[in-house]
Amino acid sequence: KKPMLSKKSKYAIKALVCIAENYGNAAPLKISEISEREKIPRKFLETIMVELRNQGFVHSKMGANGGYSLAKTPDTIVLSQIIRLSGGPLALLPCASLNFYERCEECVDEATCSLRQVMQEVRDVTLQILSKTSLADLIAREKSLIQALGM
Amino acid sequence: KKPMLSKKSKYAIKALVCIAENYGNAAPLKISEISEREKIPRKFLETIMVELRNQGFVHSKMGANGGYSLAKTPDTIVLSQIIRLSGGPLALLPCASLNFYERCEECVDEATCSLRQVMQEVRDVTLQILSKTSLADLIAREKSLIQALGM
DNA sequence: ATAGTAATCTATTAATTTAGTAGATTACTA
DNA sequence: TAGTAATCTACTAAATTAATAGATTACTAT
Repeated sequence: KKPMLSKKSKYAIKALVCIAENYGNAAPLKISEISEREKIPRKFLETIMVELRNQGFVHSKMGANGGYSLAKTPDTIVLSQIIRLSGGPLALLPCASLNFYERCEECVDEATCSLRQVMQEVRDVTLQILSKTSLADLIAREKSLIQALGM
Repeated sequence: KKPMLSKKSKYAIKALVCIAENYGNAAPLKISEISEREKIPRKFLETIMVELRNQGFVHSKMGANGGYSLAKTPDTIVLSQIIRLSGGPLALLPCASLNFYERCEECVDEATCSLRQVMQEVRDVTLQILSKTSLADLIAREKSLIQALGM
């Protein structure tokens, strides 16, 4: 049905992986290039890229031979960062979120809410995985998957 | 901002905990009782309860002295079940979901998608926690939290 | 300098999902 | 048989997400 990660977050990750793959190249990567490769709606991607730039993930260059390039090394950009900054909380409930915390209006006493406790555990393990996985990791894994399948 | 777990799922869990706390009592629990205790909008809760009944979580009884009672023992109803049946996928992406699987239209080759692999790992650890936590566990934890805080 | 290219800005719109409501009806108990 | 409590059918509202349109600005190569 409805995924827990928005398309925006997913597109942001995919776009950044693309740009990370281009890391080291002199020429930056164009939006049109990314849009085609990842089948992301062009105009939508534009708005996402602007945000990624404002958040310091990428540098942009206008005009001919312009495009986007990674602002940091691929091993320093991790999934939890991208997801959070593209608007998604990782916790299942706001009351269990570190960065998007919000009190449950109806909760009588948050400190003794066992559901919250469980959701915090879930958040912790989720965060552990997503904050240790960098763009570089994703690219490396992709390669090893291709190898493993003999392609 | 927007929690990953819908209010519906959250309300369903809270309502079931209420009913589980009443487990063993002869008299079933009324919707009005649950609605007040957990501050869940009455009419909304009604629709949720009907689903929970259809899914076999609770038994209902109409008329005076009617209400809801748990259909199974509190230790056999786990969070992952409740969340799934109240419509929520647990995976961050549909392509990483066991019960709500959906292929990414844009993905060239799912088998070599490293993002999917990571999301599957997240799903696994999430599921591990949520499928070992039962209503009985939630109630027990609540008690021990209250004790620990000296209330 | 200027034509073409590519990002940017401002503003809207469309689609989907989630949350919640209204009112009549049926089943049960005292 | 009156009162209670769940049920059914059918909406409506609000919020979020996804996406689009069109004009503008910055840069490069010729």
